[in-house]
Amino acid sequence: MTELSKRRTETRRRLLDAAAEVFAEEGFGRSTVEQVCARAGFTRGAFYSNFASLDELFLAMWEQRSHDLIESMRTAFENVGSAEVSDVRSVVDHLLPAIPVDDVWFRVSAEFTAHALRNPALRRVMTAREDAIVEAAAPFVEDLLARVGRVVPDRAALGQALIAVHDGTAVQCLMEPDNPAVRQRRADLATHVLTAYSTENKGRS
Amino acid sequence: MTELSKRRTETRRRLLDAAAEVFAEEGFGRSTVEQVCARAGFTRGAFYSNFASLDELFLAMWEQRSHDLIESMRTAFENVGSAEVSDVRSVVDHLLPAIPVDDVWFRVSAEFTAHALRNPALRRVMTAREDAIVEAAAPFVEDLLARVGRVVPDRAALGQALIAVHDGTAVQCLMEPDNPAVRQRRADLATHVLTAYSTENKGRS
DNA sequence: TGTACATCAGTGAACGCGCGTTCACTGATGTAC
DNA sequence: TGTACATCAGTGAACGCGCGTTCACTGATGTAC
Repeated sequence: MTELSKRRTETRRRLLDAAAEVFAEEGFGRSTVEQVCARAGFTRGAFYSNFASLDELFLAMWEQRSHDLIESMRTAFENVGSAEVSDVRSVVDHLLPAIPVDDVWFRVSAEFTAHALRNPALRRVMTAREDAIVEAAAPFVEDLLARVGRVVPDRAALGQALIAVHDGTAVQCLMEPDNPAVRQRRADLATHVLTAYSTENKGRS
Repeated sequence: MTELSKRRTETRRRLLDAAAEVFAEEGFGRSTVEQVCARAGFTRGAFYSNFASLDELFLAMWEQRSHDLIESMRTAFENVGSAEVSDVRSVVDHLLPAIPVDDVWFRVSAEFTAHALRNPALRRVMTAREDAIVEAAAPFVEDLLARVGRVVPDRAALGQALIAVHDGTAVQCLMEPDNPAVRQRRADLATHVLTAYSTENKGRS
């Protein structure tokens, strides 16, 4: 990993940001090098001086956003760490708002998912990120559950279940943004899952 | 809805089938009219004689496949209707195999989802289809649950939860097709959700 | 600090390809008697 | 059933645009003394 100059780093950042916007608006497949460069305020030459292809830019952008998202989630979780919780439902009510359901990001990641399903190397990148999310979130989830007297016997199983529930319900929320029942059911489902994947700790009520 | 000639219907069908293949391989955005026509064995003129744009073809193809999928699911459910079930777990074991987790279709629908998130009209099409799936599947699910002495108090809530779980876990299964634990956890989660969204019917054990 | 030079990073013009879109055409299908 | 004509459905050539990709260039940044 060679050191990049400040100028170059900044150029890459602007291209990555422009890519996220353009991909969200047009879709990755319909986006062109020209559009991304125009949005970032560069000529096409700048792009080829920094990336070999749109595919490479897409991956770099996705990895950076994923990383940022995990970090912002972690700090949001740290902030609810001291909250008072009385039952599993209140645990969910504290955790859920820390997980952003973002329209732009969701479009980008839905397409990245489809893209990854066509590319084994990207599949590994995606599953690795899923593991990273579980590792980052698990301590907070388990801590809050412990404070309502529950323990998680199988972290991996709960992690996979929560990610599935998040992914599945996030689409629903974005498809019907004005339907409060959909959001409500998202929280209900999360509560049921947290309950089902933890057991009462008889030792310390 | 004007009557189409046999020849025309057949041409449309071949174009729709070719589109599904090409979109799955290349991604919708990177697919061209030329590729779809070549795959179907037509010249580009044939395409414009049948569709106004790739977008229109995408929607037509998605609707046809969705419809076929719901029908095949319905008949698969009818075939398990007479099966013996002892508990919720066995209900899941009978129902899950009737729901195909298909690589090609999933790529297409992931992209359609991303596409729909950019287009309000398509969002309505997607939610309508979700409702149709719930309406088609609910009677079978509720019947099987009834036979293990359980009733579903809120059909809509269970439907939304099951679809979220299906969508969320299907990606996971396709991302790691060789990991049996992932498939196993999909069934576990479905079992937990069916249990949580139904209650014991004390009247008839 | 200032100057001279080297390297780096992005510019913008140029080239060519692939594709979208149109349309006059021809062969296939349908209809009337 | 056969013939003559009308309509339909797909062909394939043509046009032009937009974009990917390259590359000689210039202005910006870094370095040595």
